[in-house]
Amino acid sequence: MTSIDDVARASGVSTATVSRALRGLPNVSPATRETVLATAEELGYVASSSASGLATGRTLAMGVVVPNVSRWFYSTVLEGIDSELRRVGYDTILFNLGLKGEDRERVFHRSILRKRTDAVIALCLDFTPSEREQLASLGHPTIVVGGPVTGLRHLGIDELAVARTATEHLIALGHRAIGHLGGATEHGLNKRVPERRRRGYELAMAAARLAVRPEWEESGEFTIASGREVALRMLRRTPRPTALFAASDEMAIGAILAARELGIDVPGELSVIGIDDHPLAATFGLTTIAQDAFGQGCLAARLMLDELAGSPPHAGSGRYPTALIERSSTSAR
Amino acid sequence: MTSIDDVARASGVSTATVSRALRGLPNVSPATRETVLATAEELGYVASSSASGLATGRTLAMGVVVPNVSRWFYSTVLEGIDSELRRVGYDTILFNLGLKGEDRERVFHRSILRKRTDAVIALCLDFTPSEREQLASLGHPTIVVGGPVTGLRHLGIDELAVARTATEHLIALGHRAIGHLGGATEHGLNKRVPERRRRGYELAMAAARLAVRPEWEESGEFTIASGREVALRMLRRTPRPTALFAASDEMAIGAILAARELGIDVPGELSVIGIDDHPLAATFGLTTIAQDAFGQGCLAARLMLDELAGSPPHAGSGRYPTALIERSSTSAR
DNA sequence: CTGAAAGCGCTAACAG
DNA sequence: CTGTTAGCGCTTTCAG
Repeated sequence: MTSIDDVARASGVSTATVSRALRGLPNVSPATRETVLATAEELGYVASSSASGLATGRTLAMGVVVPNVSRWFYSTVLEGIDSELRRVGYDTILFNLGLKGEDRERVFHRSILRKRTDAVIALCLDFTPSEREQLASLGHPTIVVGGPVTGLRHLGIDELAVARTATEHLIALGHRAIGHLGGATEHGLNKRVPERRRRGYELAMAAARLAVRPEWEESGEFTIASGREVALRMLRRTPRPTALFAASDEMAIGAILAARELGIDVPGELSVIGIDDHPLAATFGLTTIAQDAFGQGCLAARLMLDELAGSPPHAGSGRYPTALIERSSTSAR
Repeated sequence: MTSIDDVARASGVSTATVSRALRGLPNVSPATRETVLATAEELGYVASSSASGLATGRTLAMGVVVPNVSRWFYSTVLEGIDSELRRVGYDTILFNLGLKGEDRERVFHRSILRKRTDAVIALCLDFTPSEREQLASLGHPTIVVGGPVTGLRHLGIDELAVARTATEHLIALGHRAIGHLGGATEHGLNKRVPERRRRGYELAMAAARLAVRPEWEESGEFTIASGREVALRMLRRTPRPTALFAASDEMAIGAILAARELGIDVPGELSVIGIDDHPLAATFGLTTIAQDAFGQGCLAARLMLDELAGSPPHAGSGRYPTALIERSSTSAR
């Protein structure tokens, strides 16, 4: 492998100059810089990240902790993060905890702390106190994207408000019998997200003096399959709600599928609203509250990068905007 | 940050001994090892990956190049890779090219070559000659998971055989009017996968002396939305096929949705078969040829790891097994 | 504007 | 079994 010395020798300057020239630092004459750049290119030289990492104390890598990478939200945030990092030459180191969470200890105790990353972004996880502490004591910038986590800075949408807006939309359409398809607590994910969405629903219902019927509240996983299953159960009961607020688009799509199977017309007999604006939402004509997962990833990365660059840490938690998108799954009662 | 010297000093031995003890190397007395382990733990010591990387020439990180992380196949293979790597303390460095491919140059020219990884796994990509060359000249183990790529070792299912099996299954059920929902060439993905699946279909049809009607062959993206759209178009034509082989489960699910919308009974009036065994396949009762993406990821990682450990490179390309799973979307004609 | 030299923290012979 | 001693390849003062 060609090293900085090779480049120095080949271009007739010192390694210090090569280093400066290649990194675009000042105090290098244009001529010299050009020569160095050219020979580096010619020799196919690439700096060793280990060596420069050792010398600078910077790894130029960001750790991203995810519960999994197969759900829309996580994969999309991850793509946002990576695109932002890539742009400035930072690498993304993935720490996939796995839904089962078996790898958690390994991740928290060894790898992240392996001083491999300059900062860490965690997606919507539910940390144990010890994990939280480990993260906090890492000594480098950290942020959680998604649900709020006690003791850690976070960035995300206003879960409560979003759920409320969704429910209020149904109410405004004249619905009074409104059910909720909520998220159950899944291991390793953030409990607070489904909780707050449910709470937002309840608040909106209470504010409109509408009864929340226990048999119209169901919990499942944030997936199409689970949404369908749970909706099937709820929609078979009599009386059934005329509208459904699902805690995620995937669940909402599941509900639409369930309704179709039961011969219930959407939105004629049942209005459905979700949260996310999942790529499939349009296909199903789903009305939803859109959240920009990719953008949230970009922003989180940006924040970490700025902080690493010396900006004072943005205190407190960031709120990311959302938008109601009306499609054909909701209609006036 | 506490360094190896701190641990050495605190436990009253040399740094060399600490290094040996911590890495589980021989030639350390049990007593010494225990002391060192204890003080390291107490001090919260974690070796600097930059330093050890520089000293050993090993980064303990694997590069994974993906076109995106939102499609089932990629995210699942990625999870497989990460789980295998995590187990042995290797890190996953993600290189997301982005569907648009704008980041490609950056990735290929800078980051991967940034000597940050010990090996590279690329998922089903379509490389330019120059990229292929860069990969090959990296000097470290490389493998492609998914479609075959000229000049690079690869691991994946037998695309041709799978497509053939799927088509033959429909033929065996008595279908003669069989359409194909194929994948179009999407930028940055591997062209050869949809091509081979189509070819397998054509071969199976030819072998059964069945006509392949151009109006029963459509191409789209490997997504539910696209599958639905394309199927809608095909199924509206008269005469329409009695069975459909879709190049992926997502397309197949799209076709099922399209059929439902058109009031065409599946499998009564239309049989549908896909490839993948996507998590949603069961929900839609989709008959499919299952491929184990997670397992392919694990295997690819294992191969790279073995090679890094000194095993002679497994020559040639690996074939991963598949299995026909019959559900309720196909029936005899 | 450029070069010399001292590390960054760890590993790997080589002695002992 | 353990310690000493060179580096690994780069960055960064500090001189010049």
